[in-house]
Amino acid sequence: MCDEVRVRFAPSPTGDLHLGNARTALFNYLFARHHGGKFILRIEDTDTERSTDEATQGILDALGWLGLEWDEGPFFQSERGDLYRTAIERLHNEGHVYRCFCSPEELEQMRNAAREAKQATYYQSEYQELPRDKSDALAEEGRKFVYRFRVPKGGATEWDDAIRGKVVFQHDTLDDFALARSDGSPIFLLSNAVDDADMRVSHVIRGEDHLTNTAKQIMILRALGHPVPQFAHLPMIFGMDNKKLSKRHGATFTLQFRDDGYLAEAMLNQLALVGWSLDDKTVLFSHEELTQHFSLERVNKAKGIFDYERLLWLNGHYIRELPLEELIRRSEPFFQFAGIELAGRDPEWLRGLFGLVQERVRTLKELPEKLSYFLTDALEYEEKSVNKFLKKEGVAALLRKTGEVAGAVEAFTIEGLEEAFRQWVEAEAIKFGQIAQPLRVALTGSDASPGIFEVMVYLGKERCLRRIDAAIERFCLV
RNA sequence: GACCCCAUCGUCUAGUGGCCUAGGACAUCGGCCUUUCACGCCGACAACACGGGUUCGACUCCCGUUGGGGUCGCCA
Repeated sequence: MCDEVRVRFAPSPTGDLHLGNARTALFNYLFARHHGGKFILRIEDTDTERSTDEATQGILDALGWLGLEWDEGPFFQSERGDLYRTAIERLHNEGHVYRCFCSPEELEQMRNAAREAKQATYYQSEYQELPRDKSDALAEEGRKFVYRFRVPKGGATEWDDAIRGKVVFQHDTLDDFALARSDGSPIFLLSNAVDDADMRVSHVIRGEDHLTNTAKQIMILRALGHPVPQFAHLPMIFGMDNKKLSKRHGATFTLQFRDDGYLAEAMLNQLALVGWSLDDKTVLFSHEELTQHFSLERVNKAKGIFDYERLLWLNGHYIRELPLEELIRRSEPFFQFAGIELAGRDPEWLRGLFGLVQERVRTLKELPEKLSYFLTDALEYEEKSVNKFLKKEGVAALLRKTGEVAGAVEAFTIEGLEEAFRQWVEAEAIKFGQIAQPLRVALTGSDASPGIFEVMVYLGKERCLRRIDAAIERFCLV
């Protein structure tokens, strides 16, 4: 037995990667990296009814986006049937498992009766003590059956959870559970435990919803004579209303965040902070810092809520940190979606443009709208801004003069424009704000934009003058 | 209903018996900066669920209550 850290992420491919699962994957990954161990990816597709290839691909894509590279796998349980069949046979031969010939209806009845009688367990049948030869005979008759694990009478199963401490389940509160379906295919409880043993998993880090499964899986592992891994149960993630995370709260699928303009850096940082923290003040963590500092000891026990507001703030932070080239590269798909082509533009000019709005956006998705008036001449005027700054007495004259001043500037640079406008403002004793806002609306269509001189420079003299004239003609009172 | 888990500002959290008149961050609200919007900076608001113990001393330990959550499938 070696001390190598081996962890696995074992999603079932029945849908997109949920935030909670993404966090589980992240913690497993970080734990492996921190300890120089192995991160294994295992696809639990034993439920052929619900598993799909698209879901598997989606999970792989999501992990790829987050940069959670696995060292082994992906392994598919659907291809490992022999392993589970062998395990079942052994358990059956050794008496840990028996055939249960109950019909779904009978089981349902037992459950209802137990609930009514306020019993902890419901399963009780003649098959529990049916001699093997009788059981074999029934099977040969073709009677449908499932294999059930015989939970020992009396006693308890306990383990020392890395996050929760000692957890104990009394055996008389547990029902004999099914390990294989009537078609012979293995059920999660079995395949999961068998694979963990086969893959020599040292630490099982998973969601708290698996707590009761753990007692059962430890029993399986012991019956099979396998070592029991260290278990660590992560707290759940909820939405702001303390309910299970659902569409109502916003995006809940990992890839949705990518498509909404979030950076993997921000997502990783945010996910790490739900249930884990380093100290009393650090909130910003790079991928490297996360692997450097992560430890199970600092994982929280209490449920967490996914704070979309903080994710937004983190995303803005990481966008501001991005080199301009990188920012342009990553936002390209969003421009394409908006019907704006970036290819072929002057790189220098483009960098300047992005520099103008880098600290004004919180998602990549906002970039096209914030930059559209530079990249297209089909200007969209905000009605509110137009009414407030253009449809006013005297604005026409002011804008006309603005056009003259701007048009007379030889060096169309920030400094040149600043100087020209300063002189005008001083000569006429007016406030610059009176000029700036109407001009801003005329040039950008909005009353919020980067510095007005920057806007003018990146627009160029020609377009500035044209837009000023267009605004006067279209909106200003005569 | 049975079993299991959990409980510090609105949210994420620090806190492992005295360092706590409970710290940080997001959000919110003020202010500064300023040609608008952001960014940045400064400040304010705001929490130990409740009740018993243990102790010279409890946010920290124990018990109970309440509240929340999870599981109880031939799903994972």
